[in-house]
Amino acid sequence: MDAIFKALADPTRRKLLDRLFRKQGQTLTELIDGLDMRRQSATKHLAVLEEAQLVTCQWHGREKLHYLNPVPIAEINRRWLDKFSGDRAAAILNLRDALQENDNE
Amino acid sequence: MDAIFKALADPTRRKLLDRLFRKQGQTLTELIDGLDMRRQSATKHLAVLEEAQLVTCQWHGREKLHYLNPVPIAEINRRWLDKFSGDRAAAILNLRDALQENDNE
DNA sequence: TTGACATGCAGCTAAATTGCTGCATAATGA
DNA sequence: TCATTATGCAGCAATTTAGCTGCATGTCAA
Repeated sequence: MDAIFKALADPTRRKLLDRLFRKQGQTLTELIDGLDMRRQSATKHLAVLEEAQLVTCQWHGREKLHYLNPVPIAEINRRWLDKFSGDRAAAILNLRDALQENDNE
Repeated sequence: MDAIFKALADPTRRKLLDRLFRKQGQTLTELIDGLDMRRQSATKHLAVLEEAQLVTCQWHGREKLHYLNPVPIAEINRRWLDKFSGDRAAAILNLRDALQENDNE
């Protein structure tokens, strides 16, 4: 549990998750393409995400393919959102979207 | 956004959220009752949670009452869970619950 | 008014974290 | 075989963070 939140605490790791969310099964070099960061840094970040089981990996020859695992994310909701407050929060977010106030990050 | 994840990264802050989830509207001294921590530390933690808007406060005389705000939590799901993977993850978690494997934290 | 209580604010130290450089390993393809 | 490519591992400097102590502020109640 602690590993999940620690992993999500860093903006670079969240950006890597965003990239995996858009396209699964990317290699390390593919993931950092266009990012202002050395390969070795990303390796450390991906190791953190992997340990938290937010990212699952699969070797193909010398290539390591990365996949986003949705389960840990789903666990977060269940901890602090009961059905009623969860529905209310979702409604608020839908309203916010409708008002175009989607200024993320 | 960054503030939310940074706030959730610390186990002490998550414990404070757990306590607020169980009982809303607690004061500072009520919140730290039974915890092995000085009052001043908890003040800093609550300030972090407050800045991330995970906790909302309300003054009543000299007492500061704390409330859990579910909206930022709901935002996390929307970022990395599309409808299909979210449903699948929820199903996995329900299955896990049914198998009694709820060893949190 | 005055003592007790709830809380805030400043500053210190120890520990953790980030991103880097440098080098090693292993697989692919000409 | 051998150069190239994909990745891992070790270690370093700078920054951030957690929890503490000490003191200040403001409210309540006798």
